[in-house]
Amino acid sequence: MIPERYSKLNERQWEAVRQTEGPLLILAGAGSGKTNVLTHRIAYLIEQDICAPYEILAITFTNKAAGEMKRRVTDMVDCGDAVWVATFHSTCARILRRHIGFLGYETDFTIYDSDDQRAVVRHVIKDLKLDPKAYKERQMVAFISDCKTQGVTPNEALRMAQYSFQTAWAEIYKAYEKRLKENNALDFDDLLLKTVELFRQEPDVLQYYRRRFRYIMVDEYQDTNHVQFELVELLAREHHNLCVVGDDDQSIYRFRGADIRNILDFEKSFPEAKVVKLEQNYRSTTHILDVANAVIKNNRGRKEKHLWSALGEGARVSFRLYETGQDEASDVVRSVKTAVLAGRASYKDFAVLYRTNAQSRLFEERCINASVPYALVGGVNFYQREEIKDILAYLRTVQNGRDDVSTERIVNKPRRGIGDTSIQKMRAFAAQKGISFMDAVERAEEVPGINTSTVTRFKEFAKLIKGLREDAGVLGDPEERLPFAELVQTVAEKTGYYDYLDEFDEDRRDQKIENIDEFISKAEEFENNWEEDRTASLQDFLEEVALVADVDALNEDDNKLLLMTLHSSKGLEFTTVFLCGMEEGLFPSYMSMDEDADVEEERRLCYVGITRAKKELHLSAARSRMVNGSMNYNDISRFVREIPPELLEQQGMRMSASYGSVFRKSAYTGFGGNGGAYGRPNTGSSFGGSGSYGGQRGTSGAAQKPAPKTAPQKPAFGLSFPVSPKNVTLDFEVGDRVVHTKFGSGTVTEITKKGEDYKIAADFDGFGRRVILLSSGMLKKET
DNA sequence: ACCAGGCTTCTTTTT
DNA sequence: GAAGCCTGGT
Repeated sequence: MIPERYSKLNERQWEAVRQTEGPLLILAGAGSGKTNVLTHRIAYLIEQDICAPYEILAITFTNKAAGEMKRRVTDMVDCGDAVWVATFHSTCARILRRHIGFLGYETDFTIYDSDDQRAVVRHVIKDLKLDPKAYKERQMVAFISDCKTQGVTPNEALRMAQYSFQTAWAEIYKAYEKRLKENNALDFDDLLLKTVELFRQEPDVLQYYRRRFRYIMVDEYQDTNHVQFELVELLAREHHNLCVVGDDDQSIYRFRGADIRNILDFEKSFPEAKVVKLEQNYRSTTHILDVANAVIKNNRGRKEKHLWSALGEGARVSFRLYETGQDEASDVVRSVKTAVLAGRASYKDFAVLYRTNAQSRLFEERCINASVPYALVGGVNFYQREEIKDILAYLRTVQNGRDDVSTERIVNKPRRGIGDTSIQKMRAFAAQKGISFMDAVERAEEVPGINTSTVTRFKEFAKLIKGLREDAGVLGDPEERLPFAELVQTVAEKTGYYDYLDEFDEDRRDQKIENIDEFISKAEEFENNWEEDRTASLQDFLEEVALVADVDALNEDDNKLLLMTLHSSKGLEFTTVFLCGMEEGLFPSYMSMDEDADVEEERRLCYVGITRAKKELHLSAARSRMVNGSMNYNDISRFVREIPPELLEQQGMRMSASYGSVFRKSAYTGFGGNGGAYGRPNTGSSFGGSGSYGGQRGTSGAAQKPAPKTAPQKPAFGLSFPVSPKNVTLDFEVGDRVVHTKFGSGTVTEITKKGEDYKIAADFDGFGRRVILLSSGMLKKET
């Protein structure tokens, strides 16, 4: 007996639901109802008594997706909440909380975010007496992450090292690992890696989870990395009931180690795999899909598909070119407001998507100015804000006394007269005794060369932490702990944090207090939503905080204009989408313009953005834009040019009249004439019209290749080589007459060095003072 | 121990 | 155009 609801599925969807046994790859195009298929499939497994709810594991990428799926399953079947629906990271955290003892960690391990990782790297570089200038924290963190996602251990990295700097990197990696272990901490990658390690090392544990998870489903499979593949493969090896859902065209996390081959080679990894393609799109109108297809077809190495929609042609996709980034922002906000005031739509129907978070500022400013309610999604994660991290550092120290990163963060914050020198001494003492920083603090009087008043201060601090441990139920009866909301409040009070905030100017102080208040209400919310049959512990709370991102909190009911990056928009849909900043150097990012594989990822990102739109899509670009404090003049994005002109409605060309001639000469050839804008994309600088803007790409001119990379199978070391100095030569000085491709002739008034580059200020006849980056290639000596 | 002021560097995207 | 780092002064 098949419930009625399944008859609403289309033929392919129904096939995917019914195919419960063995490996199954569902290639789900954008908007093809994959979440629907997954939830129905789970319901089907349960309703048809194929398995029990708790035998199903469904893995998603965001907590939001997990919550949504769980909700829908629960609505459909009884006991739906017994299905294990979670992200990779929280799945692993849950498993590790139970069994990590096998790997020599305590179960109250701390989860480090990228800030914490950087702090560890900073220490490690110092300990190894390496030059901090030569080893950038971010780069090292990225390197370590690359190694981990590819399963390269520190010793393997050491063995693979060919150059001395690579040896140093591997040493940093090794010391970093040691440090994390000492701190009883795991980073994001570790959550996955250690779980795989655990399964490899403890066959009984693996066996338990294999038996338990008889049916496994993985959403967004195109964004899984190698370790995630291993994890899933380990779990599914025995029963083979593995269903993965994904769209290779929407793989946008390569930079974070996602390996698109996981999905492309699924049939090789699981030879008996069945494949179902979902190609009917239920989201967008035909015009929007046509544009999406026109862009994505420029990528090579993708699975061919024919996305179609029965929703009619709909409105045409528009493209507008603005003079400046400000113009773009004001006009977008203005048109949203106009539509809302005219009663044609409400704010929540609109989303503004952009490539980089920095772009949000302009839109925020305009929204505030025009009193348009907006919600900024993502950006600086709430839990990464300074005051929140401080309070968290207290809580983490309370929970896990071995977490030195957290302890050192707060030992003198608010200031309690413990300076760097004392901290150094304490650290040395801890290292010598082989104990944690917190344990060392408790034995402050033993530290050599420390004065008595400092000892007292350390002791005071130790007492403070001890008191908080009791409040938190870490010491004493866990059932007696304060509610989390009160606990957070207590931390802020007892530590003197509120008083410390008074030192800030009023605006900032109020902002910080507001954030702490929000933290308190989040804590309360967590407590109220706790559903397990045991009481939540501080550890549970800290874990939630570590693994929950901002996007997850997105509330669809708020009637607000949404601002977010393209990455954050994945999985969402909006009636009207503004895709802004369609400029070479910005989108695709100049960081991604050197290699085909990188450009293809940007193109997929563009595809994701386009396919978010249900009814209307507006693309836009600005001719000039402030980036890093200086003006950039960017060409129109190649992605716009890949769209056949007849699919695009060009509106307005606002404020561009005076530059008409410049357009026709270069950037603008993509429209109208369209002389060979497609064909092979990504062939370096040959792209784009007449080429008079040839070398222009915001920062670097030519010859800026990283050290040799070996594609496609990149070893970890290939991923993050330092970039060689930019090839720019200064060939004029103050007072020289110069010609700018756009502003014409002028006189140089000032030259300032900017990293490897130079900022040239010049007075242009008719345009006045402008500052141009030498590397833009737009400035030449007048002949 | 702490702060102010100047310098540099940076910026892609995030679970 | 911000945030982090260093330096030198109190």
